[in-house]
Amino acid sequence: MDTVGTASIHFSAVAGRSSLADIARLAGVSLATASRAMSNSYGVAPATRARVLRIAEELDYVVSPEASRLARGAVGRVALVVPHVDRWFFGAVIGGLEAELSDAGLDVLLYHVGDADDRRDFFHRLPARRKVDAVVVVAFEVADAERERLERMGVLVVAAGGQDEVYPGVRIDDREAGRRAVDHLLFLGHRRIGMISAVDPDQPVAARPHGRDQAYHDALRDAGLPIDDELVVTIEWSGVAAADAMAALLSLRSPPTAVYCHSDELALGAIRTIRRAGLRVPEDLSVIGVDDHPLAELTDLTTVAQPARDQGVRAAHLLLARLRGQGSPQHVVLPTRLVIRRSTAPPREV
Amino acid sequence: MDTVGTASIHFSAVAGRSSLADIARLAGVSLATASRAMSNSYGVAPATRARVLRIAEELDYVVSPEASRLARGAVGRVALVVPHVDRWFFGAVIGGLEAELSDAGLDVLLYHVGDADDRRDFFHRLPARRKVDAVVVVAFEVADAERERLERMGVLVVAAGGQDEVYPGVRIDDREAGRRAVDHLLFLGHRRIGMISAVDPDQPVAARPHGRDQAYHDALRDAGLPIDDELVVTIEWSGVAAADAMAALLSLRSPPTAVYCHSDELALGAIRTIRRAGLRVPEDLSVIGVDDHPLAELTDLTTVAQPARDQGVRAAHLLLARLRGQGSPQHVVLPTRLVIRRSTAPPREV
DNA sequence: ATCACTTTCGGAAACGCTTCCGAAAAGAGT
DNA sequence: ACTCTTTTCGGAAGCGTTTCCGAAAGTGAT
Repeated sequence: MDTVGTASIHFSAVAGRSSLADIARLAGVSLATASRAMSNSYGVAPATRARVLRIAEELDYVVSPEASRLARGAVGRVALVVPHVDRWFFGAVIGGLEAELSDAGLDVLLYHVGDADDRRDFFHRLPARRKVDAVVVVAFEVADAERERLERMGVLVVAAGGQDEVYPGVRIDDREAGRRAVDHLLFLGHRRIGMISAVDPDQPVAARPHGRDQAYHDALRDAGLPIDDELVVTIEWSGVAAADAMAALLSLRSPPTAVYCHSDELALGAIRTIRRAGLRVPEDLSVIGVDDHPLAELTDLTTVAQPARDQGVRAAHLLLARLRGQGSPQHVVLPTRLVIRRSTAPPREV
Repeated sequence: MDTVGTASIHFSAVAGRSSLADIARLAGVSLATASRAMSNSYGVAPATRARVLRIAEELDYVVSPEASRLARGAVGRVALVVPHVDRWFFGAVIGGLEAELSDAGLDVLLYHVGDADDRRDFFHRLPARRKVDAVVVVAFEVADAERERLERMGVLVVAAGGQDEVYPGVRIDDREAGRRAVDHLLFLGHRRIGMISAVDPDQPVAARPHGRDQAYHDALRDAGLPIDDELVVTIEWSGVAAADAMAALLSLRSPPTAVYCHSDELALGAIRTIRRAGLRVPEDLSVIGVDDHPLAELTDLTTVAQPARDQGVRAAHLLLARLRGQGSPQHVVLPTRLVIRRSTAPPREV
């Protein structure tokens, strides 16, 4: 092999143009052995393996994933199904997932399902994409029909974020998170607390009462406070909607002295209208969010933090464990934590 | 539900368990014909096609992408290479890309390359993932070695966002964007303008002067103003770093009356320290960002908006066109736009 | 030397599809 | 009725791997 490598590199202008058969031939071994050498499997002499590997390297050879998967029976891909990609929380979860999964050598397919049409489309066409080893639904719930569809495909399903109860997965306790927020307000002495509650219009499954809503009711009840329906306004998940909601709250005969928002984004919207109304946060009105969005730190927003990226990585671990047939916990719920900054304070008139 | 389809459904518990051969047999046609029917190709009688399709539907059959691609020679996947997934801009670009690409029937592979290690890893292993039809690099520049690697693989490369000049792609004119920002400050009457400039430490290619930096110099020069090095502070891309930078700016003997930040996130960080110092925005100090992050609207931040998602969709279009062998523009640069909100105002002492 | 293993390796059969090529069938034109 | 086309379809050869199975060669003990 007189300097084979270099010569052959010129020969194959495009990497990956050669096949295992070429490698085998050049290495003077059979196809079977070449395959074994490439895949690190047992039963090939170290010297032989080295030779094959070297030739492969020189030729810039890489196994064809199609052929490999075809022969082996499909492994190595997982689909991420996400309702949003451009919101911090989802991005962070995806980030965590991607890191672990691709570390494990899996390919990560991304599917964005926004509205109902997307959903139908995804669940209809997923089989056509079959041979994903698993799908992870990030922060959304799958409807029964969809669930059945997944079932039929026989793929592993894992949930990351969100409040899905039926698939194994990792999440936070929304009720606990909400509770921390409202309790903080209560602790400061607030007695008239508003809530800006958000629902995702594209996630029709939200029939089940949201944990962050329940938390509000629980907390007020436990504090022996009446709950005034005027004080809670439900909107779509958007900061500007929250700004409007806040306006409504401010126009009440007896406005709240504090508002609990389902997310930081909402809280920021609320703060905008408060400030525009000439009031000050937290002196005149306290605002608390949930999430600990990176910008919460920059805007001095008090919030209850949830580990976003971590939900992704933990979900990946769980997925990996199950893929390997190892046992793994059914649900892992990650802790939340109150982060006090400068958007909450005791009410004025105490 | 005890009708037609159900019988066969019970038969194949797991969708996708049957092969084209089964379908062909059941439909009483050859494998070849079945294949043609499934792939909508020309040359099969409508009745035959319908029959095949019906059987396939009943059996929940879907073609195996591996086998299909193997036989046909790999098509249908594109890799997205992103330096961040959890920042708004990147998420938005990815969103746009995903939407168009998956509409076009392509699978979208996601690769996060954070630090230098990731990069090396990605470019080293990409060939192992070969048979992506294209890779789109979102908002980052590829080094020469990497470029050569891509070259060798013979895949189409497209850039989305970022300032890459060598690959076809879509972006904004950073210099123009920055110029709009600084000019706005100038227009308001500011003469002492600070800049908080950010670099991404993980993107070592940033040797080339950044457009948003140049804009600052250009604008000041054109306005006949001296440029005072004290007034520009360069940091890593992070809001809290920007907060610190702002602190430095405030402690100057002669602090700026306005600061231009390379991004909204930075601007928010700057605003935090201004407020904590007991100063008011925009009364005491004007702040302007770049991006039009969704939260900029909520925080009343003046900024110059760039279309984020759109860069993704346009890049996808460009990619698609090239994949189809159609000509397409080499570079498309999208417009930016000044969005005046409430973080900028004329300087106090004018 | 012989025997019983253990390693190392090659042949060949899948894996599930696409597609070239040619044959049979069905229309068209005269 | 008889060619000449056009349509529809089947046979079969790949596509590039993996892996089962058995053969050959090497190892150590007897």
